[in-house]
Amino acid sequence: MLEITRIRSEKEAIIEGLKKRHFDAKPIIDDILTKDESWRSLKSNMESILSEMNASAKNIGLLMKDGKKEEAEKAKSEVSKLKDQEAKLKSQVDELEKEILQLMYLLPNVPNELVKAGKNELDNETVYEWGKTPNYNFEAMPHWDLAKKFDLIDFELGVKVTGAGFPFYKGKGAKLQRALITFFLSEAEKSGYTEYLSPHVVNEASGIGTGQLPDKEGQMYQIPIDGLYMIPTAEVPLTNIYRDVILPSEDFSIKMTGYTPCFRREAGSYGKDVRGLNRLHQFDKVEIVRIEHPSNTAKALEEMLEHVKGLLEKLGLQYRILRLCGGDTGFASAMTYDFEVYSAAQQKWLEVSSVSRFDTFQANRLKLRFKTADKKTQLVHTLNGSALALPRILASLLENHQTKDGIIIPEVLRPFTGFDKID
RNA sequence: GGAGAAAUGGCAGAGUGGUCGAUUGCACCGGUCUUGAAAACCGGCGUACCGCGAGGUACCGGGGGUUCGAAUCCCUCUUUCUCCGCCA
Repeated sequence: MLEITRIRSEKEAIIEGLKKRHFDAKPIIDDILTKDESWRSLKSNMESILSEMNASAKNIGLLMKDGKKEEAEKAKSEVSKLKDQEAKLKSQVDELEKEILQLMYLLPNVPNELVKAGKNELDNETVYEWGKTPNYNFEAMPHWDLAKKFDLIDFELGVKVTGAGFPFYKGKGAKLQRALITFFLSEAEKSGYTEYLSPHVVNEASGIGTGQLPDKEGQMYQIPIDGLYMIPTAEVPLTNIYRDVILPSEDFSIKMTGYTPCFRREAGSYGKDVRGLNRLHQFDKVEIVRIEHPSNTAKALEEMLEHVKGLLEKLGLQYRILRLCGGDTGFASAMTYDFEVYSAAQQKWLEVSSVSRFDTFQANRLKLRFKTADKKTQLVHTLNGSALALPRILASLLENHQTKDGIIIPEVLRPFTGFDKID
């Protein structure tokens, strides 16, 4: 959520910035500012009445003490009138507050200056490429065929037990999955991230804190009887650790990592894009989250990109990095880099990581702040990224490292898998 | 699941209807003293919103209520602790 003070003072810049998303913010912002103005004047009215009431109450107390009962009774009846006025004003103020908040929720984050204007994924910029496409001298199989051939993943069993998009991993498939998780966590630890094993369901306040709620609840699996939500990413529990926190000094840099399953309802996707592991309702992911001083955000983002690059290179997977255009950048993000791995067998790029800086957008909702040197409170910056999402990594690993007689496990994973080949 | 107790500022801990946004101690920050440090002493020390400012308003786990007035009384929810039951 953008800060109301910023909307007041940088109205034009925000409208301009949001044009890069093809988002017309002007009517919303105008509406907000009009409501904000009447909110302020009503509120100031209300508060002066409250002030009067407080003074009278105090006075009545003194009169009672002095035994001046009649005067006290008279004062009481006068206060009652104020009370009615106050109640009327309060309901108006509350109503306006609610309306303003609803409008604020509609405004996405303002894109960073590096972000290009654009409508959709076609306008994304490729900023980095690494690796070569494998040259198969045989008919390369897509991962769903490989998974079947080597009995690594059972999609039908998932359908039987749960539903589509909830696969079972079996045997070496399950082990490979577990090895990847451990590998990613140990790499994150080497880069200075503290590991957390978090709850996999969260309450409403947490959903609001990271922006899934109030309007994207349809993307999450819900447990209404307990008011809980299955997490769509570890970002939610990890970032919410710091909800309503004021860090005591400017000197901080919080680096967290965590493995969790991620649950996504993802309604409305069909066809070959969702084939196999390409899109699931439940998948595993290792996430990295950072909470930074605003002056350190650019550097932190750079470090996160380097970290993810390292992972993909160690796994020997050809990849490219895209800087998303305005229209393709997530609602809360100021700038996002997507990592895509090339799947030669499917002949397409698969998104395996998304690294974003949110600046104060999440911190504002989270009320996550720090104390400046001169004792002021200021919002922190948050960042996060996948490092990495498992299914498509598994898919490209199987596809890109397949040979005629089996799948070669990358060197770095062997200590974790305990085998070097699937055949 | 049943019975009881509790929730106050970074922590500890007062406060049961009227200058209480809240006594006090510790912690923390600034100052005096000191060659330096400690001790001692003095001062400061929550958050948010409105206002150019003076200042005002709200917040004592959350929400609601009673009252001229609520940290204090009532209802409700949540959480924690103790006991019983059940259980990995």
